[in-house]
Amino acid sequence: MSCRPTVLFILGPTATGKTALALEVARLLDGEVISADSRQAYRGLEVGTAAPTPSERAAVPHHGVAFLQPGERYGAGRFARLCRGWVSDIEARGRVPIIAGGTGFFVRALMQPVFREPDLDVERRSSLESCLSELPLEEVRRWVQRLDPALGVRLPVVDRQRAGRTLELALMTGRSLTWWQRHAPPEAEALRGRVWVLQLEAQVHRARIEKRVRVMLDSGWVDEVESLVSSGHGPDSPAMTSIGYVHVWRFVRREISRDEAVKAIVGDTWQYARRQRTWFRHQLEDEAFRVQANADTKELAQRIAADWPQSTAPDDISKEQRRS
RNA sequence: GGCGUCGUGGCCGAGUGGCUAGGCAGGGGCCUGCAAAGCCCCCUACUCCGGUUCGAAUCCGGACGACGCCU
Repeated sequence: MSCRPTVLFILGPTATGKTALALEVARLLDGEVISADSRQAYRGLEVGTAAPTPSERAAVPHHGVAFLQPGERYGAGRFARLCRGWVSDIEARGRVPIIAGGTGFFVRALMQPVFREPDLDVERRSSLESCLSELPLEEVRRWVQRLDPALGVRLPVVDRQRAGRTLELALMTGRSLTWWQRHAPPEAEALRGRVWVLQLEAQVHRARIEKRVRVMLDSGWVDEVESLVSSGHGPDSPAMTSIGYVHVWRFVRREISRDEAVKAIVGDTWQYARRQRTWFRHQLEDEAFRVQANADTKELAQRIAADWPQSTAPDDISKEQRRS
């Protein structure tokens, strides 16, 4: 309807302070927070994924946090669909949707939507997946060539995961991935917004990660892992494939020391953070405001809030909007 | 002081006359619904000095260093 941004994005790699910042901005703008994070979505992983705490969630409404059973499938598509719903609900309440998270790919699904994937039979899908995982890579390459020649040319190397997607779609829908990409319309309109990306100098970032890992271990991560394991979550569940969980479990079983666990977790987290740093460096097409994350959170929040178009509107108008 | 063993890239670690092992860490990058995932690229080293050889990280001698044992 208007050209003002509809949502506020607060993005950036892990441990740059998105959660705290989003919370603060939400307070200032009377907003609600949507988490664009593939792991904070799971119930029972709150400590190890540094999800907003219950008291933070009580202070400001949050969406997309701790609402999935560990074991459920969560992907960019599902996130995007849910997220659009949350956004329109929040707007209907006259409040500001603040999307905060580090899963860049999820955010892209919002900003550059893709064709709507047809419903694929879950059983067939998983049997196809296990079948593919046994195939030699050369064989996989040959299948890709045959079922989606155009893609075969586009992909410099065939990796199992992407090839799997290609073959899955081709075999189950009768159309190649390339066909879907070229001919099927995007499933939704692109979500526009003001984009803020938090950045941190590498050394500072690393130190922050290390500190946070220790804090998480002191704040109940061990209990969290124990209860996940005791409720039957194996090493393959999304719960246990999240960064750090396996190391914490090894620490619990006294296979490694606490220091070794910290070291391993910090290492894994850093690997992840590096990929995110690269992603946010190049993959965001919209013009994004890049800010140093080591500034004071309140100040930063004020700056972000002040930039929000709505906040420049006279007070009585925004109040009126809220009432109607 | 004597004898022995050993000295390989930031770390670990194979090689034993010609053919850039590999792993980890580090860095750069890719990304069209598995993304805390998956994948690609870079980092071309042999303690030093002589010698043998067409050619030495690899063989010989010496120096230095480390470790071990002996005195």
